[in-house]
Amino acid sequence: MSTSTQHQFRYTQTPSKVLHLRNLPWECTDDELVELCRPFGKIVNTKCNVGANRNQAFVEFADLNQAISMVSYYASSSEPAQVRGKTVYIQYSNRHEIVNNKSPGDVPGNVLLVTIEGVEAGDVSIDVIHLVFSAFGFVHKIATFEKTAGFQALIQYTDADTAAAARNALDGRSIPRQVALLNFMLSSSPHNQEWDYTNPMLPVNHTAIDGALQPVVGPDGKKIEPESNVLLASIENMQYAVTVDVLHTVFSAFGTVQKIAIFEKNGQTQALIQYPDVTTAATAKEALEGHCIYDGGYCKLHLTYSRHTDLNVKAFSDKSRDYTVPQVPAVPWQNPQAGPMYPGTAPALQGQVLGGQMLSWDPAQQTATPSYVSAPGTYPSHTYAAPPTPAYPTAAASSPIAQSNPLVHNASSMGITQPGIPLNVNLQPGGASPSVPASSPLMQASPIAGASPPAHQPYFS
DNA sequence: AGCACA
Repeated sequence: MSTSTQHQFRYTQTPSKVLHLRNLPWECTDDELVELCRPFGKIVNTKCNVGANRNQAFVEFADLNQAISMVSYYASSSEPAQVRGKTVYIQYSNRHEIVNNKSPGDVPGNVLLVTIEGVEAGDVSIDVIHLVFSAFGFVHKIATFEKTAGFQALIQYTDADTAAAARNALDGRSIPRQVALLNFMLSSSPHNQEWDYTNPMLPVNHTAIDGALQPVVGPDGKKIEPESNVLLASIENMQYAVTVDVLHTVFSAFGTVQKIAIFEKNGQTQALIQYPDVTTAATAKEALEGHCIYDGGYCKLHLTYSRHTDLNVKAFSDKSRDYTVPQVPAVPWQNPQAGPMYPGTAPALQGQVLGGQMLSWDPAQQTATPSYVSAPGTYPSHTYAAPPTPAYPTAAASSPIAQSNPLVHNASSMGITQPGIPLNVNLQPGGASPSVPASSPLMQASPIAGASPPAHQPYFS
């Protein structure tokens, strides 16, 4: 009847800790928001300069009652809420939390917006992005999308420093479009056949392996050196960062990786990769020998058998990883004996998919199929989210946290990049930059929502 | 003057 829609609208607002403020002065600051709202309660988050005119804002109180008190106060006050003399209209937001870069666990500038030129959606898989960007630190989430600007991705790190390091190293550079090993493993890895890595009866030979390899095994199959379950990898032309996680990703395609150690010898980076058995090691060795992790001849692997059979390494450092450390006995499906990396038909776990997922990506053959073979339906098609982990310091190198915190093992056992990876700016070759394949997509990385972080946030105490 | 990332 005479009831206006506006009237109804106003009274159908359900209370929320988050308040929506409008008619703010142009580019209102956080301080002004806080000055206005603070008398009513503790402010845990703000988002200002919202809307086309940048004159709206959100304020989130710690407690619902605090938000209610503010709305109630100005609903009955003769003096309207004001900022710089302008009347500010306050309502409950229709959301219950502010999702911006300041929410707990996030910091300004920890998310990069990456524009990858010269590709279409699907040409670059999330796995490749994950692999490349994990070299700089723990990647929490990835989202890809196609906009007018082209193929873009959001990559969320733990902190702004990590994001900045990745940006500095990668901005304007080419993503290693063809991660050679991923291509190769797609065609040769037993993953394609849903292999059971706990099965000791793995075949050693791969007919798919062609002459590109530099076999250490003669055509008659005669061994030239004693076999071992531990491989020694020498990495030539390491223009891109090779971290424990990168190695783990690559070598896990052939079986459970038990331990990894990275070290320097004669100025060259080497790594030891331990498998549970000789057969798996032989499979990986044959498949990977002479191949490059990145296209363009970067990070070429040369593999021999190590004299070691059981590495003694720190369970969690920037140069080593022990994936066999018994942990999380509470997780029933996780049987360390059976290979914690591959729980098989275990419940849907995002991390589990990583090993198999990347194998479905084949840029060389332009199949660009984003399907994730190993665990259909368990992986959002265009997002990546790291498993829950506690907040980590960026330098967890010598931290014993891996042994004590079951969550850490969850992450490692699922093959997801682990936190605590040191920043590595070596991704950018110094001096003469290597020529990049013409088809390689260029990346433009920029910080998201953190370009101009608030100078001070004392009110978020 | 009326609800947000790409």
